[in-house]
Amino acid sequence: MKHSEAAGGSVGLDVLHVDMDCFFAAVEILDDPGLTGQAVIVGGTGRRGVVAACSYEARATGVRSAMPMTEARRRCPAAVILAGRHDRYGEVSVQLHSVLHEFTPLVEPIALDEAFLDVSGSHGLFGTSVEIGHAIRKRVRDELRLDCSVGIGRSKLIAKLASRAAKPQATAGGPQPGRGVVAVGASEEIGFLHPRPVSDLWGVGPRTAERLGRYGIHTIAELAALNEATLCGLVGRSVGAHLYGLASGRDERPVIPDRAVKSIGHEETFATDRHDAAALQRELVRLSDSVGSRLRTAGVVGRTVTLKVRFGDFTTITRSRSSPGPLLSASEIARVSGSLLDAVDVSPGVRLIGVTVSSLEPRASAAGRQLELLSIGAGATTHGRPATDAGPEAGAVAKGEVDSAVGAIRRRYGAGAVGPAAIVGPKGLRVKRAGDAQWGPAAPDDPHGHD
DNA sequence: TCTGGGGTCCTCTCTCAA
DNA sequence: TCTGTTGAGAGAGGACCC
Repeated sequence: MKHSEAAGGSVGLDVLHVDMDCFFAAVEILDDPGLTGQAVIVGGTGRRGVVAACSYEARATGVRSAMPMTEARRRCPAAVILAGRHDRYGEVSVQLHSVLHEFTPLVEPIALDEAFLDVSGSHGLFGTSVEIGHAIRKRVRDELRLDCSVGIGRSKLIAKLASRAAKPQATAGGPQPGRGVVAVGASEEIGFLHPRPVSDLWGVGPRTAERLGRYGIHTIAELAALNEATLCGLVGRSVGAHLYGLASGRDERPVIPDRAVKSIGHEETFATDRHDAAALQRELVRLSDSVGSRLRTAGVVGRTVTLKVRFGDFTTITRSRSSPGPLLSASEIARVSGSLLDAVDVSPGVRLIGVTVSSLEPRASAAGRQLELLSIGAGATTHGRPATDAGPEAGAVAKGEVDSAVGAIRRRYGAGAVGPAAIVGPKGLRVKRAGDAQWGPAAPDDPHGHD
């Protein structure tokens, strides 16, 4: 199929999707040029790890993202397998997004390596959308020394699929370069969209694809041929209406630059199943400590704590509790999640445990409200602070202040400098940091690992 | 001895109050 | 007073995205 680059100048063709090629693997190769041309796999190195990203050389052997690492090792025994460095990818991601922001303020980050751009206001300065796409690729290559692909369309769906079409291909004969920039004009959309599998549509995962397949629907054209009511009957009203619009080329979702975060959580899979409730409680303290720290950094507090437990047989349960007021400290999050865990029978063996806080609001307004409550309820404050006998809310605020102090010490002396006594191990504090064990527990000899 | 982590959104069920 | 209806909100689970 041929899609005209000139289409990038047509009216309304203003959504760009920028996607780095093999991002994590490419950063590893950038930092260690000796890996160039080799099959590189980044992911969880332990028995329960998965593939996060891989080079095109590894893809040629059938390795894919999200594949269990054991399977990836089987398919590509010669691969160089790396645990990944979340902090480093974050640094490069900041550079990438700063380049993108030079072309438009309307940048919607999707992941570390991916973003949508609305360039409707940028043509005067930078030219057509296709010219902007090429300019972004050049800037990224010059400044980051990495490659990206750019898709252009009237909507996010088309731009996303176009960037995929622009990517290099992994073939048995080695990586084949992609087109780099692909634009799909309005008149080409249906021809571009309809031959593709339904799983290319945003919102069709393995389950929905399998369900549609049972009714003989495999391509977007077959989906578009249904009437909307029939589709809603198959997959539900909301999803059905959404998919029907997408299959007909309708996708009104705008590019949203500042999306508010709605929940913050951490979960971790253990290298071996845990049966000991006390040990799981200690893990909860560690995860809660990390969640509390991230909430503070984000300047928000939450009201709802959700505990997630996955058992050895992969069955997963969640238990949540909402408190009437904001949870201001990590110890409160640990207390609530711990009480939720008390009601769960962990004897079958727990594979994964997680803590998430939701119903978020800005910290300043929540703390302000809490102090107002205190001054009404307890009648006394000292220099705007609660008096020491002001009741349980005062305790919550005091714990919030302890968390602030902990945050300041960690910024100065490192994450392991201070923390709850419950998470002290033989090697010091076992502080959970964002990105730790991101793709599963590390192998026992991995320096990033812990257990 | 297959199956991560961090999220968002949707649906269903239950409870409670009007 | 009792029963049925309705809507909101919370909780739980599932599907999906990267």
